[in-house]
This record gives sequence, C-alpha cells and structure tokens, in this order.
Amino acid sequence: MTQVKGLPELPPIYNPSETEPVVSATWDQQNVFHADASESEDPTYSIVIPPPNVTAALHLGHALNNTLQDVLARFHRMRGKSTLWMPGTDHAGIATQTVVEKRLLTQGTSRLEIGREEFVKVTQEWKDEYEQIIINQLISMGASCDFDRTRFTMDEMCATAVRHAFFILFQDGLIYRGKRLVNWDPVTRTALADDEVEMEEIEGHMWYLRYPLEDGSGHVVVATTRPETMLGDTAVAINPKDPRADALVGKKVILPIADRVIPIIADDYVIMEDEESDDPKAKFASGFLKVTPAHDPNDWDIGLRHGLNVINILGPDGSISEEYGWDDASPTAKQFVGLSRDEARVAIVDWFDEHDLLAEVREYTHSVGHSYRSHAPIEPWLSDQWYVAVTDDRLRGSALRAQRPDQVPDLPDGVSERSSSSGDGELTFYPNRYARTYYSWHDGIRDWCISRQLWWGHQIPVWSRISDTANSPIPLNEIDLDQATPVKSNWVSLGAAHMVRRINESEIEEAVCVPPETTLQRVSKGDSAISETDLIDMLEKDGFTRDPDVLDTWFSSALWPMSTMGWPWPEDFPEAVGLLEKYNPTSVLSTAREIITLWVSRMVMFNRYFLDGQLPFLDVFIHAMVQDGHGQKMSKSLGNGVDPRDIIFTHGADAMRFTLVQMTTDTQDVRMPVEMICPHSGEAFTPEFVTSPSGAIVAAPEQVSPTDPSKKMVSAYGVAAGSVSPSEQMPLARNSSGKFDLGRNFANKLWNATRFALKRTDHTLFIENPIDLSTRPFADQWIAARLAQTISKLEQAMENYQFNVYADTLYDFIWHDVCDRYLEIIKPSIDKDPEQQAVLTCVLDAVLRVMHPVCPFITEALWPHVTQARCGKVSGIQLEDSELLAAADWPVVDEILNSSETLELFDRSAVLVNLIRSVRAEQNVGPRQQIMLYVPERAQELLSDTGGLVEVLAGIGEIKPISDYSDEITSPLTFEGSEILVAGLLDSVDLQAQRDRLTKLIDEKTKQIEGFESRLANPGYLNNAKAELVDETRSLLEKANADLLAAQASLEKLE
RNA sequence: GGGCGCAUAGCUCAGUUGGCUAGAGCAUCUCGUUUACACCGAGAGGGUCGGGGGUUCAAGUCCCUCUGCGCCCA
Repeated sequence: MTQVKGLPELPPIYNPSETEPVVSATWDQQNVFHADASESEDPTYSIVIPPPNVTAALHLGHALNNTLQDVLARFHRMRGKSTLWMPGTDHAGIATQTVVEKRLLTQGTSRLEIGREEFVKVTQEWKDEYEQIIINQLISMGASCDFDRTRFTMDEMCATAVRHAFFILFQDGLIYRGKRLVNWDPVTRTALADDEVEMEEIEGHMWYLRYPLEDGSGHVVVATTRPETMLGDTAVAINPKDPRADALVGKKVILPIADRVIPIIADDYVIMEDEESDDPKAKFASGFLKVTPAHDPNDWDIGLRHGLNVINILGPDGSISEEYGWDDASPTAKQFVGLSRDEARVAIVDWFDEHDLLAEVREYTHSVGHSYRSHAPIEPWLSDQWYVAVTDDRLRGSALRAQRPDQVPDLPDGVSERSSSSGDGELTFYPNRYARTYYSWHDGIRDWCISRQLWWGHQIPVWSRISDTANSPIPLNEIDLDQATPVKSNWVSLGAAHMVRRINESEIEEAVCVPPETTLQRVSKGDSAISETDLIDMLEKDGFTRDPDVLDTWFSSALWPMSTMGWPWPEDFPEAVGLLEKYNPTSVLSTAREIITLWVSRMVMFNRYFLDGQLPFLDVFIHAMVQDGHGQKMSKSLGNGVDPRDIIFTHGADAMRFTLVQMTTDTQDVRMPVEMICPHSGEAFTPEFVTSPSGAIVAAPEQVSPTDPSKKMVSAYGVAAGSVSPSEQMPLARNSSGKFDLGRNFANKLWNATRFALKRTDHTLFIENPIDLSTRPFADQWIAARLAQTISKLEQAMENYQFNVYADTLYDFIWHDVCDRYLEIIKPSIDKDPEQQAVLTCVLDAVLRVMHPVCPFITEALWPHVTQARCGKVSGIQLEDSELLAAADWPVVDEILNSSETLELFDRSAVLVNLIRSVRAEQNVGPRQQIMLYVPERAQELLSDTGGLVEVLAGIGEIKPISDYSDEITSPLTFEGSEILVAGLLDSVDLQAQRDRLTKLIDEKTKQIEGFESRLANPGYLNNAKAELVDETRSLLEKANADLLAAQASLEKLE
C-alpha cells in the first residue's frame, strides 16, 4: 500500500480534459513523432495524411480516418519501424473560393470589387485560420503526425513540385490545350472535371417541337428536354434504320426563331421511337434528334462525325448570349438574348406554342448533372481548357499495371502488359473489392480537364499569344489543326517549353511553359541561365500573356506523396533531405471510397510517371463512411458534421478513438445517432430536426432547452448555415452521442485497474531475478497465456486492417480477463506475494503498450505510474524500458507462454464458476456468504489444478468429496456430466426455482442430443464430414447425455 | 442503365475458407455499495439471421429471385 514516489495519487474517475493537454505537451516537447530521415537500417513505415480542405473544421469522418492512421502509425512505431506520418492541408480551390466569396458577400463586397490580388490575400487569411484549427484538432485527437513537417498544397515546396510536374508533362506532350465541351458551372463560372459532376434525378418534361421542312412539304418533330438550346441547333438527326430516313435525309429544315436552314442527317446514335419499350429514352423518343454541338456532349460527337457548325448561344453565366460564337442571330432570335436558361426555356416553349409548332409536352424524369460545389445544373459549354492526357498508356496504363493481378480482371485491350519493373502489380486494396472500383474507373477514363476559372490555386504557368499564320515559328504544314506541336525556339534554349497549334484557318496559338526558378537554373546550364522573372518579362514584352486560370486542386494533391517529401529538388529544402528515398513509396493510404477516382488514381499515375514507376503507396485502405442518425453522410457541405472537439469535450479523445476504431468493420458504414448537450443544464437530448434547403435532415438552428422551455440555444448546423449565431442568451449547443460511452467507460476501467494495482503493490521492492511462471499459481500462468494470445491476435488484426477486431480483442482481454477475473482472483493473495505483484505490474505494463495505439492519452498518463510500480520481471515477457510510452517498444511474449492447455483448464473452471454464480443468484445468496461444495473426483481435480480460483470467484468456503454428503439441504448443479451439490445457501431453498432450472436444462440437453444423434445417424454426414468433426460430435453427444442423466437424477431427488 | 454494399436481439453492430448450443455493447428486468471502478459487480430474459426458392450430409454463411435501403460510376 505504498504511494508511487513523486507521482500524485490517481483520482477515482479519469478526467481526460485535465490529462490530455499535459500529455500532448509532453509529446511535443520530446519531439517523439519526428521522423529521422537520416540513413539507418531500420525498416520504415510511412503515411501521408489525406490533406483536409481548409474550407472548414474537421468532422467525425475525418476523426475516423485520422484515428485509423494514427493507430497504424503508433502500432508500427512501437514495432520498431522508423515511422513518418506526414501532415498537411489542401487549398481546395473551388470550395475555399466559394466560402470566402460568401463571407465577402456578407461584408457587402465581392471578389470582383476587391480584385485578384486582394482576394488571394483574403483567402490566404482564411486558410491560415482554418489550417491552424485543423492542426489543433489533429493534435487534440492525439494524431502522432510529424508536425514539424506540416505542408500546405500551395506552400513553396508543393508549389515547386506543381510547377515542375506541369512543365515536364507539357514538355512530354501529356498536357494540351483544346477547345472542348466542358462541364461548366454557371454559378461559380468554372469548368469542372467529370467526377465533380453529380447526377440527380429531375422530374422535368419532354417537349416535342415541330421544325418545318424547307421545301414546305411538312415538318419533323424533335423531342428535347432542353428546348432553349434549339437556338444553337445545326442539324436534325435520324437513325438510318428509321423507315422515314430514306425520304428525309439530305433534305433541310428551317430552324424556327433562328431562321437557320439546317440539314437532316443520318446517325445511328439516334434512338428510334418505341412507345412499347421499357427504355424510357425509346418510349419518349420521336425519332428525330435536334443536334446542338455546342451544348451537348453527344451532339458534339455527332457534329464531329458530320462536320457540323458549332454555334455557342450561351454566355459563361448560362444566359442566352450572342457574344461567344453566335453570329447569325435573326431579329426574332435577338428577342431572347439576355434571358437566363430558365427564362429562355419558358419563352421559347411559349413561342412554339403561339406559332402552333409545339406538338406535345410530356412529363419526363431524367438525370441531370449538377455541380458538386454550387449544386447548379451543369452546362456543357464550349471553351478552351487545359487537359492532362491521362488516357495515354504512360498514365492510365501505368495505373492499371500497378494493380495486384489477383485482385482484378486481365488488363483491358490497348494497355501494355505488366513488367518486372518497379511498381507493377504491387498495389493492394483493402478491402479487396475496391480494387475493382479503381480498375473500372481507368477502364473508362477520359482526359482530365485541369483548368479552373478561379483565382485561388496554382496559376497555370503558361504564357501564350495568338498570331497570324504568317508569323508561325515553324512551317504551317507541320502543324495540325487543334494539335499542339513542339517548337525548337529561343524560348526552349532559355529553358522553357514551346508549343504551337492552329486554332483556325488564319491564326495560330503559341504557348510557352515556364518551369520554376529552381528547375530553370538546373536545365539551363552554367552562367547563361536566365532567371524566371527575366524570362517572364521577355515573354510579356513579346506579346505573351499568362493564362489567368488555375489548376484543378487534385493536380497538386496528385503530387502529395512526392511534393511533401521535397520532390523534385529536396536538396533545396533542408527538412526534406532524404525523405523521398526513405519513405516513398509510403506504406498505406487510408481514405474514403469516393476518393479512389478523384485522388488515388492520380497519385498512382503521377508518382509512377515521375519516379520511374515507383508507387506512391503499397496499400490502399478504404474506410467506412460516417453517417448521422438519419443515414446521411456526414459532410461539411450538408452541415450535419459533428466536430470531434465536441466529443473530446464530453467523452475525451481516447473514448472517441476507441469507439471509432471499434466501429470500423470491413463492410458496414458507421451510423452515429447524434444528441445535443444543453449548455444551460448540461443534459443530453435529442434535438428538433428540420429539412435543410438541400434536402438533408439537420438539427434546427434554434433549439429549446429540455429542462427549461424558456431557455434556448443554437445548433452547429444553424451556425454553419449562417442563419443564427451564438450569443449569451442563446449559446451554441455541443453535439454528442451516447455511442462514445463505450469508450469512456473502457478508459475509466483501465484507469481503475491501474489504481488497484498501484494500491496493492509494494513499490519499494524490485525482484532482480526474472520470475519463472512455472513456479507461480495457476492464475498467474493463465493471465500470461491470455496476454500472449491477445498480443498475437492484435498483431494479426493490424496486419489485415481489422480495426474492430483490434478494439474488441483489447476490450475482451482487459475488461473481462484482467479486471473481472484476474484482479478478483488475486485479491486475497496479492498483498503478501511480491512475485504476484511483479506479475501483475508486468501484465499491466504490457496492457498499456498494446492499448496505446488506440488510446494514447490515458495510457501515456498511466505509464509513469506503472513503470515505477513494476517490481520485477517475468521471464518470457519482454518489456523494454522507455521514458515515454509513445516511444516504447511493443511487448514481446514467448510463444511458449501461449499455452492452450492452460487456457482450456481455465475455461472449464470458468464454466463451473458461472454455474455456481447462477445458483447463488437463483437462491438469493448474498455476495459475502460463503458456500460449500460436494464435488465428484474429476471436479476436485479441476479445482486443485486451477489453484483455488473457483473458490475465490464463486465464494466457496469449503469443498468436500461428494461421498461425504449425507442429508444437508443442497442445491444440485450439473457439471461435465456429474452432479455437484451446493450447500450452505440459505436455511430454506427455493425448490421450485431449482426444478425450473433443471427442467430447462433437461429440455436443452434433450434438444441437443436429438440434434447430435440425427447428425450421427446420417450416413452422408459420416461419409463427407471431416473425421475430427465427427469425433467431436460423438464426444459432444456423450457429454450431453451425461449432463442429461445427471440433471434427471438431480430432478428426481427433488421431487 | 452498370457496379459495389447492407438488411442478424428493442437499438448499434460482430459472425475468416459452409461445420459445436448464432455473439458483443447499449437498453430492459432481478440482486448487490466487500476500501480499483455505479463511467461498477453478479445474474436473467430477449433472435423462425428481410421474404421465397435452390445447391449440400450440413446454409446466417454459397447460388437464384423478390422487397427495402445506402454508396459509386454512366
């Protein structure tokens, strides 16, 4: 009963909010998470964090992902790997620009008003604010990141990587500029990549419009969901198999309103009308398709096949405009100029109706692409954009070849075979079904549009000018229309890359890509090197202007595993030296499903392209999605995210982490019913829910206190949506969830088990000679065996990314075996047995180590207490000393301690304990009252082999052979086919309860016996099942029969 | 339209290649405050594994189909 020297006594309840900041500060001061990039023989383990967007604070989805990464990082660090977990944040171009613009709007100004330079400055401030919040969140979750290396996708190191990568791809012809239909978001006025477009089912209409034939012989009826685009029609198409085609193809129609004469063409893309069809497209078709190449991707393809004109009738805001490639607007058509898409639709349909050209309107449900950011319908819009030719075999093919062949089908046609070179066939997905998702994405991939019409991001490093074909730097016949051709010019000799393409009959466009300064100095040798700024000055004097657009955010994210490690010139950044060689490829990428297409693919393509085929990571772990209580994905944009700081406040970081880890299974998304904490009373309650404008079920902005209806509060959703703000009268209510009680209770359990150990061990002792377990009581041998078994299960779980197994294994071992059983068993003996004290403290030391990856704070806080209390060593259990648990080694236990014989013996005695406890409960025997057993020989052996643990756990005072029994009042129980009599219960026993129990047991056994007998009577079973299984069934039948007979005999005696 | 999942106790979820009597936590009920812990201990009740069909000696597990839900890609 000694106090640990110099350490304060532990309070009876663990208080995470006091402990966690202290532990965090210690880790920080000791710099334990700093990865050493110097050369060493240590095996390595590395993870790059999926950089969170700086748009907003992290929610529980991020908490889950980062907890899992931390568990992996801490586990492998303890296993002796040189570990790097690289942290950082992502500038998130469009998302951040949107939130900053919103804020400007509330301040009564706008992006255009303050200008590009000022806007970038303001956004930078936003970024600084949220980057700090996010890093602090990570710290308070216990993330063991190497925070000294924290990166940002627009900092100098990452920007250099972006500029260099762009330059190389440009030079290699893998980046090009082209006039294409893009997914245009008219609200944010930028192009979007294919995967930034979300399809939504829309209940709209199919309009049937009459287009008169030029020869006056009648009309054709086109079916369309977008009548307003008819102003840009340049043909009407019919399927060549359509019976009407022969008569009509080659004729012309007069396009109403526009008064444009356009041809009828034959194209088998056109779906033929079929009223009876199950396919709604055929059911609603008229057989005639209006072709608008400038405003529909399919029509664009038809236009290419038939050489049609492309007439763009929309402006960047989605309104009807004649300034973007429409020069034949008729006087009638001019009336519609300036209308929005929606207004124009109404006006044009009205016009057709008034002129008796509207044949029909039918209700029609179809899917329409919407911007993932503004949620506005996407407009296919013709514009000049930059693309990465990811369809090239050097990128797409390389991404496919990277996959482990046993996870996916054969490589698609056109992809060259895997070789023995670095990276091929080495990329593994967990769970493995996601390998297929990755595969099919690449199977159907299209070139990647990387320009974004934004101000926040990496500005495209290309300067261009348009000039007459007469001024072409190379002969015109060497340049294809719309095809970039490399030029060997003065710009190239200065270190830049130079391309030229023809944009029409009379003009060419020259594009010069300028590499970053550090690259420029290396490519242009010696003294002749020109500086980047001088080169740019020269270009601009020569009439070149820089592209105003920025790159898609995923371009910089795609470089993340390289850029954060200093690529391409790590020697320029002292903190990056050696990282790339040592830690790339990283060990695993942990991320969400939808990121497979957006990010995983692009990192693989880029890392392999720039690093000689090397993968960015060997494993990809796809974690579950965190949903709210309504099954909705938790997300920043829905506003239903729960801030992990709220959970840390109510339950503590370890509790949050343990619960999240315990919920992480292979298949199941994580559903998290959310409660609110009333700031007035501290009480948890279920909030009022409302439907948000985007259709999500969210907590109403204002909530009423459950205890005092006069008091109110605001919800996190209300604050995020900007509809309310917290005040003294209406404070912000924190979110919570009862789910985290599990983790909190478990942490408290560990805390108190340690308190017990500290109180019951003598800290002035140290037994020098390692304790030989074979000389120890059974309980000590057993707990060591369970420890050995547990450690091996934990290691296996972690190898296979089975996080829930890891958590459940910890819980089961620590709560049930260490606390409920071992601590109870040793209570009578521990005070006088220093060796048992040593065993206990060693077990506890190992427990803290294996629990540390999941619950780092509490284990670190208990660590000095336990290490000081340790009063000996146990042979076979290796526990290396360490000042900090975060830097300690994983426990190593000799496999020989993992004795199945010991474990089985314990299990048998545990069954007996349960039986006796049931009888005690049934007969209302108080916990203090000692009882007596009359036992048969076999049970007697068990009791002595297990060294008295049954006696302690079941409260047995005396044990006698059953032959000694005469006529006491007893209660019978059935154990291993024999009767045990329990005596000394009470003066009068409840006979009826005993009869009921025995009858129930007899029923159960009878049913089991029937089952076993019918199985053994079945020749099919005897012939087909494994012999050991049949033997086992026979032995089970034997045991069940013995139990049945014993129970029947007991019952008869009671009657 | 294509793909991937999910449906097991009142709730949230486990259940490795088919094979012992389908498990856990919470909730419920009974008893208990013995100095580690009431964020606790002991005990108990509770499931025709979404419906239907099939393969097999044997199906929660494999196949088909239907119903409901989620996600990803067109």
